[in-house]
Amino acid sequence: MSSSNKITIKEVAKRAGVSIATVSRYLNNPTSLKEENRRKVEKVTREVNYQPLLYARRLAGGKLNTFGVIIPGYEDIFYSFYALEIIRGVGMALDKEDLDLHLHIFNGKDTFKTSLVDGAIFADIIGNETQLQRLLKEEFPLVVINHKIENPNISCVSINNFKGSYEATEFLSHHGHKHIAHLAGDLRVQCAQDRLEGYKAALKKNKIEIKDEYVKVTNFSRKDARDKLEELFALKVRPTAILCCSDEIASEVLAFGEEKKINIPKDLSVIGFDDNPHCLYGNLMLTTIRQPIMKMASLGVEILRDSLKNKLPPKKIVLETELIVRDTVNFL
Amino acid sequence: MSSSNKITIKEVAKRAGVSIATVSRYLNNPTSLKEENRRKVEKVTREVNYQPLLYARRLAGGKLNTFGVIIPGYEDIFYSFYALEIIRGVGMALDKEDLDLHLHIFNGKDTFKTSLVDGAIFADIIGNETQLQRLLKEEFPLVVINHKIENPNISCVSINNFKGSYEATEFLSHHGHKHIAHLAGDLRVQCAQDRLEGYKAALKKNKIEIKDEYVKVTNFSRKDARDKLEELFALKVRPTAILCCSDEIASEVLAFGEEKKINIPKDLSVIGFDDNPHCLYGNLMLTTIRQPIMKMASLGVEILRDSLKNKLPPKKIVLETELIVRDTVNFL
DNA sequence: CTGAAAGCGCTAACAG
DNA sequence: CTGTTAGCGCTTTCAG
Repeated sequence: MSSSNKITIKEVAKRAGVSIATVSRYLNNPTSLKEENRRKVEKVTREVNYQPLLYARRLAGGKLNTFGVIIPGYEDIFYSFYALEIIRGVGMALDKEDLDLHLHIFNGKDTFKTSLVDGAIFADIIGNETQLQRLLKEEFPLVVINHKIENPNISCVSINNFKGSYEATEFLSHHGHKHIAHLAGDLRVQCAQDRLEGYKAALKKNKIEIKDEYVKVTNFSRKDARDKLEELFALKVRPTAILCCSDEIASEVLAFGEEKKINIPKDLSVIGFDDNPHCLYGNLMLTTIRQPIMKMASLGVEILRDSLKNKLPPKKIVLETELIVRDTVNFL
Repeated sequence: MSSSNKITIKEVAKRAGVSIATVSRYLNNPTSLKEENRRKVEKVTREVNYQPLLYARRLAGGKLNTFGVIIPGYEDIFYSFYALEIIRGVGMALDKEDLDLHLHIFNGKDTFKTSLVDGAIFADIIGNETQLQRLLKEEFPLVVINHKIENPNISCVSINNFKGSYEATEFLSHHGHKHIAHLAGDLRVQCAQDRLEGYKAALKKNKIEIKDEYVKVTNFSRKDARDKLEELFALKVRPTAILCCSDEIASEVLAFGEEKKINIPKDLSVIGFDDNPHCLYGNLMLTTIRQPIMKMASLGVEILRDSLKNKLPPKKIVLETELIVRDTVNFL
């Protein structure tokens, strides 16, 4: 055994001259002890740096105080900025609640071990519906983030991608643009779908024809975006504005512009999605749709925590985006 | 309790008509059972989808089969590409070994709970020396990655940043460059230090004077790099080549070049570090120093796993980088 | 307010 | 090869 010389509750009890039950009470509800005993136990626990064995605790009926986070393994779709932001967001929120984080990278197999955690947070659910259904059937406490779920039994917190995209498209329209293209993300992901829908709705509302050739679906990768850009600019009527599914994609458009001598924003307006600081560089500050990833993460943690505390009805939260106007959109 | 209707080993034993010990054996060493019993137990476990309670297992003397991963919370230093690469790398390696991942984001507090895991993987140790020392004192199994540790008792796997940087600098020198600048990373991080040392050593070796004004220390952020670039190009004798501490920083140099009409690679050669696919875009393919992050991660997992299996002497592994020659370096 | 004792689900001798 | 039994460290009745 590795740390065999671990201090146990028994040892603490002995040294403090009380029973293990008293030490246990000290751990869980200190005020229930007599002042004197509390001091004695406190002294010993500090002296020996006593740390209760968490799984022994759980086994005895307590909580594990650990949440599981399930993130998709897809590299492009769940690109690094976004994925780490989620992980960091959830991690920080958990830290604040003094909860631990069990990370599960989903790779197509239904192997999430519920027995290790009190509840699960699904970061998106792309390709992971089966596992979600399993936990649901087991009535395992969970919350889904970044994906709005119809099922009324599931708590979820998501982003209003539709509206964010809608507003940005309308913003372009109000700047006089009629030829607005959209570099969409992988449509298996709900956010990509919703952004596409928002884009279309805004065009419709503003009496702009929706042209299929202006809608290019990417897998969220730069490489793919580049190919689609070539297609877009091989068209007879080239777009004067592009709404992108991510800031990374938007950055690729900026690079494309440099290369092809397309002046941005004079000849081409560009809007991104995310407000990814890593994409904020160079001479052009990207106009973009900011989404509150951190907020989404912390709300996910809160909902799960609350639903664990008392049986609550599922909650559905939709967070709004914010259009951050910078340099890459011009009046036509 | 959430999933109160959990099937236990007792229930399985009853249904299979064997003792719980037999079920336990089935779980841990199936071949030790009589064919007939094995089938019976297998049938039942499948039927009821039995999942042993992992912490009960551990409590009874088994392993938790969980590794802890401690990553720094610093946003700039531990930037998203790098951090997620580590997380994904360790995650995939653990998955292969059927081990679980407990993620701890280090935020300055010594709060890592050893009782939840069999061993710990430190992803770098910036600012986290105290916690490392504590686990060490407790003789807790651990391995450090991305940081070479002198202490002979600690296993570590790191990158040969010195040599990578050295080779790249020499590569620039061999291309006729004499005015080679270095945009270094935060020097509290060992890799940044080593890269700086490698750079200096290569200059020395090639009889190029080391000028302090050519060495600019950044915090790994684009913003900081931009400021330092301004300083660099305000110098009387401007550099003809820049070695960067990351691809992101190198991307900023590329953007800076575009903006200031500095032709890359004609007027300025640039080398990055990482081989970050997210930085590979635009008309210029970045020449860079590739580091085997995934390999480092999986080796970390292997070492820890092996040292847990049998008490082994600490291992020190240093992985080599590879110079990836693309478009951003020219002969002078 | 406290201690004794039962038991959480599992593993690991030990005896057969 | 299998069953019995004694814990692992902790929480939680239940008496006192």
